[in-house]
Amino acid sequence: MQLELSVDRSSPVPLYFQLSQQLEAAIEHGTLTPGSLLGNEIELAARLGLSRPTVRQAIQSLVDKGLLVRRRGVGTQVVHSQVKRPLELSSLYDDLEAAGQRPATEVLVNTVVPASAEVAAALGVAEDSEVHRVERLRLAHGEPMAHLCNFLPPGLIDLDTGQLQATGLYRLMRAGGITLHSARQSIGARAATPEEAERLSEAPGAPLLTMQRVTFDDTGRAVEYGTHTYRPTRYSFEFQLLVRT
Amino acid sequence: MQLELSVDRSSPVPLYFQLSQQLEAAIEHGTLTPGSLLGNEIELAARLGLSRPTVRQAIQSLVDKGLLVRRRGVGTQVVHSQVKRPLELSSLYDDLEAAGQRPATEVLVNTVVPASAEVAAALGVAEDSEVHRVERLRLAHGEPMAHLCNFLPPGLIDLDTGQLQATGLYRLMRAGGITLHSARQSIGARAATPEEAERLSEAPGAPLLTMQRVTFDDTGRAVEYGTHTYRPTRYSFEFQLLVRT
DNA sequence: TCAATCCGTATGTCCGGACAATCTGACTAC
DNA sequence: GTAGTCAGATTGTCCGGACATACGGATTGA
Repeated sequence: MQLELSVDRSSPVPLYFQLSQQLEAAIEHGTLTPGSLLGNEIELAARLGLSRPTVRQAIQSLVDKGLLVRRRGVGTQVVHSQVKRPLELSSLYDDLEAAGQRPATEVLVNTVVPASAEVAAALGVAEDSEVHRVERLRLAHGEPMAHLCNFLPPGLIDLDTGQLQATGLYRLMRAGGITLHSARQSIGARAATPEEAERLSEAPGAPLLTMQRVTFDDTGRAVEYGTHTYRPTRYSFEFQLLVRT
Repeated sequence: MQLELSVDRSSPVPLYFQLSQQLEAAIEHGTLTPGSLLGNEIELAARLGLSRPTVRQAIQSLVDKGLLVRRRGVGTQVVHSQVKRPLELSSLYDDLEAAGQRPATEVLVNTVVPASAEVAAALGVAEDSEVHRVERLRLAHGEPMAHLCNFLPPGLIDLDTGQLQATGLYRLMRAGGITLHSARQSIGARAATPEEAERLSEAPGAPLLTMQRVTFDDTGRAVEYGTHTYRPTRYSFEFQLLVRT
């Protein structure tokens, strides 16, 4: 069976991208079965009327995503796996929404405060300079799921409480023209203090999952620092890692 | 100031790789300061006697690593950041060793057992078929730090208890010719059961950090399934994420 | 029968060029 | 003075080709 592939040269979408998307869809859809060979690049290029570098670029992007494996002298084949999606810099809100959990947000605090030493260090601003402080309770199905405390440098975006309740922080930042690039995360656990327990409807001393994160944009600026606590009975971090080669 | 770059055409090391390594070293070393422009690709190629695609390939690999940012019409610049290294598929043993913690391992169990439904599903083998089971206690500075329970499909590598005590499982697998490729992880927290507490010198009910992981090799085969528990006072997961674009 | 060698095949690396898209900054027109 | 326009610079995309390198199987030799 031959895979149906075609490219539209009149489209502004790059040819290699058109191809990689079609291949990815075919893999996702099961048309390209795990372990099957993709056919050699030269012939594939000829069939599509493309050059080999263009085809290689398309294939390479899928190799980077972990969907394909190249073997010199053998060919390119579809990875076997239950592999889904590699770890992205995800937002809790999007994660919940994707899981069909109907997330809701209760904004507890939305104000401007002087930066503590810890916050100043994380965001790379002067101590006691003004930063935004946002504290939110994230609910799913009406049940509290996480307590989110975030700090943002001033002048980045305007934090409207209404918008914060309707969507996630990352989405607001992206909409504000910020290109998220990387983040430094730390995930741990500890026992809930009485206040934390109260907020999350847990018993004092119950285990909590904690996450701290500093997010950087594409210029390397810190754009957000957050301290989150999650109810481990309701949430865990799930992700797919790829080996850097 | 001009950056000193050169390539050795007689070396078997690919030219683009030589270049990317030199650039990475310059960034690491601070010779290329954050925010500085890299100079345009054409001129850089001419200076090195390389073609533009080769230079682009070198630059692209650093962009993928998050060290550089390209801007059309502007140029390529070094990212500002406190960015260190993106998340790798790391082994606890290597992590501890890199942190100077002198890890030690106590092998509690090293045997072959029939696969439970959970293990069979994770490894993609038949239920009740034989799998290796390894249970270890990981110590740092003589203090218990984590309890590691792993399952491996049969015939992959031979698990020598002595070797398991001297090094980490991932290192053994790599040494056994297995190319680790990706892993699916889940990180959560829960209260310690009396047995877990005993093993890790914690109080019953104390919070524990838990991690489950299925690791795949480059053909998509599952090569390891593990259930780990960590003492959150001694260990947390730290990593750097890059946004997939 | 088994091992070493050869060869076809496919990817890996590299070249030189062409044109398009986009950003910045300066110039111009209102 | 402000906004729109234009030009230069730089990366993005794409082409067609060349040779190197590694894998696997078939052939050959012991």
